[in-house]
Amino acid sequence: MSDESDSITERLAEDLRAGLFTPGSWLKQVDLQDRYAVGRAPVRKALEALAGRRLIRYEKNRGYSVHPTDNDETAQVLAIRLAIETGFAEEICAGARPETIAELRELAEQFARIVRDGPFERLYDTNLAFHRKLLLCTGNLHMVNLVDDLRLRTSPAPASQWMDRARIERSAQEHLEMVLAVEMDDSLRLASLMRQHILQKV
Amino acid sequence: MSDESDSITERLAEDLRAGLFTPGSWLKQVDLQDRYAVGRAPVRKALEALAGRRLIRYEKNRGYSVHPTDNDETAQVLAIRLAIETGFAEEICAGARPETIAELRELAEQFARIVRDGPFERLYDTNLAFHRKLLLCTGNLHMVNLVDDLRLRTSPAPASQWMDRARIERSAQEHLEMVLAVEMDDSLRLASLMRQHILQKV
DNA sequence: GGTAACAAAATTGGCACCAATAATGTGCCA
DNA sequence: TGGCACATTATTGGTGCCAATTTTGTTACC
Repeated sequence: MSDESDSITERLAEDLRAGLFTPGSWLKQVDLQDRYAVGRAPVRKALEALAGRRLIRYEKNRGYSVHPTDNDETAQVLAIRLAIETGFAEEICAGARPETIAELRELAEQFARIVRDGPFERLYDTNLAFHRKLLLCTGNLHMVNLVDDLRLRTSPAPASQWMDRARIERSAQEHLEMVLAVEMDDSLRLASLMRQHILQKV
Repeated sequence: MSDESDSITERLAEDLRAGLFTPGSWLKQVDLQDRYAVGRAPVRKALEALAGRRLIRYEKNRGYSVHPTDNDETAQVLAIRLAIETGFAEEICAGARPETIAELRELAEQFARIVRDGPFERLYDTNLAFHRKLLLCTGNLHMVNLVDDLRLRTSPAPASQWMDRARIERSAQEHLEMVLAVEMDDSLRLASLMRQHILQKV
């Protein structure tokens, strides 16, 4: 039997992101071992790993809990993302090769297509893929992984963000403009676009 | 008996920072349970937490290992720190109250004193305290904690950084200049100082 | 001597149980 | 009824043991 704790960690993180757990509630180990059909040891390992990544909270002798939807906290994490992503705008432009730009444009257009005719459950994934590839232009994989974690900390309830159709369409438009900025090597414009793109979700 | 796994995590992290483990080596659970005089479960918990924070590496069925001294990796993590810290320069200046500036100056002077007449083992701590307080002016505790972790990822061998006396003295000087920049609300100068302060350690 | 196959040891992963702590319920009394 | 002490339950923390996997050592063979 292969190591199951890692897959459990991923599944739990994904369920956290999807907002399947009510904010502030306790992640009881027996519930999780029941839900994912594993033993308690893998559950504990997954919880500790996610706590280390600050995706969940931990209190001694009380357990692990889902972050409550704290506007102040999400604003702070968003500020971190803002500093990192805009701070790397220059490196993105410097490291973007033509074929990467083409792939970015394809992802941006794919996102726009999904905004038009669905399937809407793919919106989050393609959006994530676009931003990952954009940041990957820097070649800094550690930064990309870190931003991924920060994103998981800011969007515990994606529904509220993606509900508004006008915002989604504006996001799609901004994606395309970002590609243009990268193509023209205009890092200041890219940073500006990223800024408003990140902050619009508050 | 109170929960010992947390203290173990801290102790292990501190020993990691101090460079007590040779880079690339395996952190065998029996060795650690022997070293810290605890059971294997707390050790496992600490390892998993540190792996979640990316302070150590994990491989399935092989265990946890110390990061090898990879110049490329440390450069990437340093780039992240640079983006974050300089990105918050404005908020630092905006959020610094007079008494906080006084405390910052005191810490900077304390650092300079230690540079002159020791005890040199306190250099790292006071340097850390200065930078923590500086970043804390933003009120963004999540950012401060994150930068702390990033710092742990960049300086696995502090000796090599602090050996050079000329550099240490320049650091002390830069600390004082940073306080001045904050006092004058000159966020651009502060960002510039932070930039060279961080990059000088490469 | 070098290499491959095999055996032995070392190491991690997981499970079942018990201890310690926190949460909950219950009865008593004013 | 409301609150407090106490017992009960629920939940987490830790230990010992065993299984699975990897690593190391050994022997046979060329």
